[in-house]
Amino acid sequence: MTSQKSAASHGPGKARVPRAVREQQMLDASVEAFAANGYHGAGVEEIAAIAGISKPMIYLYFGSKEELFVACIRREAGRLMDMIAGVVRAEDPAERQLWSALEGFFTFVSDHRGAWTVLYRQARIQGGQSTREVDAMRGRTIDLIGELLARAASSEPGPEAVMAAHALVGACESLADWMLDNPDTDPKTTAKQLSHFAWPGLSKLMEATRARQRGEA
Amino acid sequence: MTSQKSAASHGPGKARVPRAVREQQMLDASVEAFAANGYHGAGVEEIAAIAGISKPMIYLYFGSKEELFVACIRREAGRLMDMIAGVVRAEDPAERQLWSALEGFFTFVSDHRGAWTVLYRQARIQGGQSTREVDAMRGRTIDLIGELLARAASSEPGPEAVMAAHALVGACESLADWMLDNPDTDPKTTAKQLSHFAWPGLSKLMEATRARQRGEA
Amino acid sequence: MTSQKSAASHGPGKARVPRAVREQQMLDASVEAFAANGYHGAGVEEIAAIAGISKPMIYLYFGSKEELFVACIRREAGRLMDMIAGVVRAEDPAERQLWSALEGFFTFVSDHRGAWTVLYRQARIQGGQSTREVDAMRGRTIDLIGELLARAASSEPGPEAVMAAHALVGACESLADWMLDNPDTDPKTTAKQLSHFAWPGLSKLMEATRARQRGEA
Amino acid sequence: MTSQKSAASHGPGKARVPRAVREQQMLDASVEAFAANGYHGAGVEEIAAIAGISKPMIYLYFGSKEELFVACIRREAGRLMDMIAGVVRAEDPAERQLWSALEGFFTFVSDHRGAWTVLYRQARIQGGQSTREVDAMRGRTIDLIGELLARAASSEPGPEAVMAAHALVGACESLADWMLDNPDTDPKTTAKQLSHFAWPGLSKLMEATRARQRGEA
DNA sequence: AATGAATGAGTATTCATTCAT
DNA sequence: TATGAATGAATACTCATTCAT
Repeated sequence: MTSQKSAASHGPGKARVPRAVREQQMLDASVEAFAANGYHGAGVEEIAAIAGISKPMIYLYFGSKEELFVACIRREAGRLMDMIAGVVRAEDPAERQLWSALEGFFTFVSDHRGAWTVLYRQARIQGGQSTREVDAMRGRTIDLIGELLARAASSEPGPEAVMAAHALVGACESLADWMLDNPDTDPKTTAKQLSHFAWPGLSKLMEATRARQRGEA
Repeated sequence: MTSQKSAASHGPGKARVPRAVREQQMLDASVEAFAANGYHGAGVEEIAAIAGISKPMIYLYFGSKEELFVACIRREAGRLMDMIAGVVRAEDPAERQLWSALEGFFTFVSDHRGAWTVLYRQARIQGGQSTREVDAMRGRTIDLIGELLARAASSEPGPEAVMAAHALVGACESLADWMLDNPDTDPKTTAKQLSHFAWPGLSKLMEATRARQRGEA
Repeated sequence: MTSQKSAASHGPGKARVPRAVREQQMLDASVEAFAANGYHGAGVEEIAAIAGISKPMIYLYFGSKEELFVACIRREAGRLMDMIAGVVRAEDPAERQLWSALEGFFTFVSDHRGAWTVLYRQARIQGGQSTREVDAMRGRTIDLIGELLARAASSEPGPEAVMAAHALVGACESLADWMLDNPDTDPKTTAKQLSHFAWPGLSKLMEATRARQRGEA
Repeated sequence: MTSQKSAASHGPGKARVPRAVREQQMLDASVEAFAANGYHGAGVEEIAAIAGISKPMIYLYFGSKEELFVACIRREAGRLMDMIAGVVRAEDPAERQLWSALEGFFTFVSDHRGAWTVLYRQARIQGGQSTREVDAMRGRTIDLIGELLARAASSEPGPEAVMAAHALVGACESLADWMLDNPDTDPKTTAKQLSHFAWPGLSKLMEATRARQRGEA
């Protein structure tokens, strides 16, 4: 019932924080609550309490629970993308870029212990805008990886690359869960191990593709 | 008249169906509703309507909505296990068994268009008994695959095998989603493609494990 | 908090009343509450309390507050129509029918002290289905009166008749309010007085219409 | 610099408009919003937005939503009264004054397309001060008309005159609605038609009253 | 075995209203 | 004078769950 986060400089009264800041506080609280209890399990009131404000503000700022959820997804998805973009070097060879991306992904998951994974799992089922948004992002990621694979093999993206991309992304997601259950796992190690596991198959796949394309030409 | 089987002799009650049958009808209805609308989205009333019965029966048979959900998960999980068990031959070499299992899995998902995948995604987030149950099953599957991998490599299961198993299962799940979005995909083909992709890496991994174990011995 | 109307034959527990009966109880309670506090002023919870039941039943039976309101309007409008229909004799001359209708109207308002007048005023502003419904009924009434006027004057309905009908209906509504403020007023007397007031003008109007129509012919 | 009128010398505040003007702006906005959406349908925020100011100003100037509503009613009622007063000539015979008043009323309604009618209907149900105020005004109007009727008949106001006044006012209100639905209707014509319709009955009524009073004397 | 009737306990959402600046 | 930030209090609506028959 009492606010939990009111700045320490004054009583528990209203805090008068500028809009942009409050927005982030609310998103922080939302991610926490959604991650802990799920979309349905987390009540708007609860979220407000965590943020140290009152319910109406949430509606004032975000309009509805679902829009709030979508805003969470967007922010976290953006952060993930930023993290990856910050690690991948365009001048690296495609293969190298791929492993960098993996590393970025696992690092992100590791740093944001659970929040994103859970939000992500939630969002993929929820239906509505959040699902569309997350599915779109996942789709783009898969396409991107498919292209990297193709480039790594100096070939055009074919059905094998698409399938491999799906498989690789699924493997990442599963290992992310695993990392969360084994907190002392190192993201970089995980990325390297996955690459050891995936690379031989990928390169063989690519080789075949290349051969086939040569044959067709 | 006093016979136990006189079924038409009383009140306005409906069909007087034996317990086992009713139970299956209810589970069918539940799977349909949960798959379509999610755990929260599917109402008990709706499920009862689909099953052609009244709400109290559901509580009489299953006690609560969550127990009903768990029962769904159990039945479908059992069916998946049966499907796989029916395909894997114990006398086959471990490697072969692995691909057979994949084939069984994809065939199941393909035959039960979405229902299980969705239930499964639902259950993994839901929290409570359903989550425990599904996670347990998933864990056992991963262990099993780890063992198969190890046996295929004539080695003891090590950390690489565990990680590989996680990756492989994740890849399967992701490809299952993909299959559902591309309904004309053949399960057997998908299984074979995944094996082409995964095998080189696995065999290399196993080789390394073997080498290391030889060294340790 | 405790039910007010539970039958006296047993405790305050659930009453197990058949659907049709409950429906009427709910409508009774609604009319009472809406009449006393207006559409917005009356809460669904309050209505439920008056009816001696719980909120969800109202939604189970009527779907929404507005539909409940519409159902009230419909029932009361129907009753008014029945009352009038029960008083007007088709074999009477048109003029006589008109005064009978007035009498029926005032009697209804007097018997249903306020409820209908208030509901009616509410409904005409509320917007949405209730407004449409009441406006439609009012429109039909005005048309009907226009026809009676015309028939009483052995003429075709012309613009004067339409206007006169509107004026007459407005006069009725206003006098209904007045009756409600002066409870010892006799409905029949009011009807007769109104007829005394309105008839001379009407007959003159009709005469003119007749003359004009003769001229046109 | 210390002058009271330096209006451009401070902070980010907006327009610095004198009180009287602001008040009218707010009332304009309120009438618009209340007429369009009803008392409950119109939000204070919305009104502030239409007026181009912020919510707290409204509270600063009017204290509460209801007081704002009452202020609207008062202003519009005053305008109506002014309109009528501007048309009625005290030196005219009572009968003539009556028709002038009608003309003034219909002209007002026609010029203020709907706003007042709607406000008026709203106010009569709302309950509270606004209802009291509008009812009082309506009562005064009816009394006035009753007196005019009596004077026109050279008699003391009796119960028939009261009733006739109520009927006449109701007829006016109803025709006002009708005019609003038929925007090309001429107010003066409407007034004249109503007078044609009402006068014969009124004069007869008055005659009877006169006769009775003579008899009593 | 089966159900129509009923509800307790929530949940998202809105709105008039007020501080602090 | 004027407002951005904030909230208390209410309200419509839903859903899993249980009696009474």
